[in-house]
Amino acid sequence: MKVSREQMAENRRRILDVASRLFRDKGFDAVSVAEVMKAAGFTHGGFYGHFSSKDDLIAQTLAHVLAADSSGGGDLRAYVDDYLSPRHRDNAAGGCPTAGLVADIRHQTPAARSAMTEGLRSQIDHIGKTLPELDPADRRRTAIGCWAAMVGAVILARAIDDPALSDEVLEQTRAWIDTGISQVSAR
Amino acid sequence: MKVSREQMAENRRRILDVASRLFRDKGFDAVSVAEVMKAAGFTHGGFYGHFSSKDDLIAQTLAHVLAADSSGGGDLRAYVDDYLSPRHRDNAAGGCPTAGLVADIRHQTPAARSAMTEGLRSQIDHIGKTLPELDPADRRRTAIGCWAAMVGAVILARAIDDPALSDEVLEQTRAWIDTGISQVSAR
DNA sequence: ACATTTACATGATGGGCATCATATTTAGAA
DNA sequence: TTCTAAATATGATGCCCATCATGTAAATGT
Repeated sequence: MKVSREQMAENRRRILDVASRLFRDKGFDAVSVAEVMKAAGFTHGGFYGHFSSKDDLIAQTLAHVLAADSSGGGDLRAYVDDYLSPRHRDNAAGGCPTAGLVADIRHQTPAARSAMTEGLRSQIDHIGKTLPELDPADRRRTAIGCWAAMVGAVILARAIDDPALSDEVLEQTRAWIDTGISQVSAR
Repeated sequence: MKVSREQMAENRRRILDVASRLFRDKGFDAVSVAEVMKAAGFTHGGFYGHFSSKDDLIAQTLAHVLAADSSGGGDLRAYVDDYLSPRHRDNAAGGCPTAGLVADIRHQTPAARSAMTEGLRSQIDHIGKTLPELDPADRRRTAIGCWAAMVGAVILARAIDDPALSDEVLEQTRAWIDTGISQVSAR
């Protein structure tokens, strides 16, 4: 049954939303096209009316979710605290798409890599803007170093099956970033 | 044809070596059992004589490769430089198994998670030992923060399809770690 | 109101892959 | 040397999945 233009647009949005959650939760490979469609409330048949392939879905989902990822207000410390919280670690499906999906990007199509690259570029720029008190070189270094440590810590914490060590990775990374920022700022 | 005990042990080692390279290069899902066996010089049939399942292979490969990963001498700065080099970024198959495989561990069996956890625990301890001049709290924080930033930076750099930005992530993370270590040491 | 287009459903199709069954050959024990 | 058990090879089996073919009904334009 055909649906209205706006219905179709909304359906497409729902598919992308659902796909982004499933992909973050289970990884690209472990999620089937049929599973995405079912979770969005459809059967698998309509899929190729919206996307030309699963790879296309992956690329478009990345563009969709990375565009939506606003990454907090202007307070870097609050953002870091939230990012390195057990709550974020335990909420991959609803958490940062970079932390959940970057590592898999290496094995994806050029379109997917390109979407992720642009997402990372703007994320780094965004973090840089939250450090107006630093001179440009310090700002850039801090933004990139911070971001690498944040993403790395969440990925490590999610891999570790010992809760104490996992918590410690988050906590110590937070402390490490904190001293890094403070000391540069105080110079 | 049956082979000698030692032959079999060597064959098993070769399978694990080859599997570790393939997994690091292409990810667990993208590598088939038959592909591993073929790369090791066998057909797929003998596989279940060595391992009870593909999941078992994954767990044993992790234990194997993480035990072998010695991670350099006592000079942390040299290790960081090497780790954050374009050469290491471009050599996933022969590079650090953590950088190549941690993110996927989340979706693997408990045995695999456990092997990775022990690998990470000893890696963090090892890095800590390269910082004897620091007091224990600083040492722990530095080891974990450093390691998170190193792993995160390599994962990010491998995902980014713009060579300039990818190089910059490595370079700036190296600088960020360097200032972090220097400033703590100089206190 | 009617014709046409189209969004989604149902139901193939074909390929890849993990795993199993069986055969073969040879190491190791007796 | 002979017998047995084990290591690997060859060849199924069955499942899951991406993609395609076709049907159906409703929306849009005339």
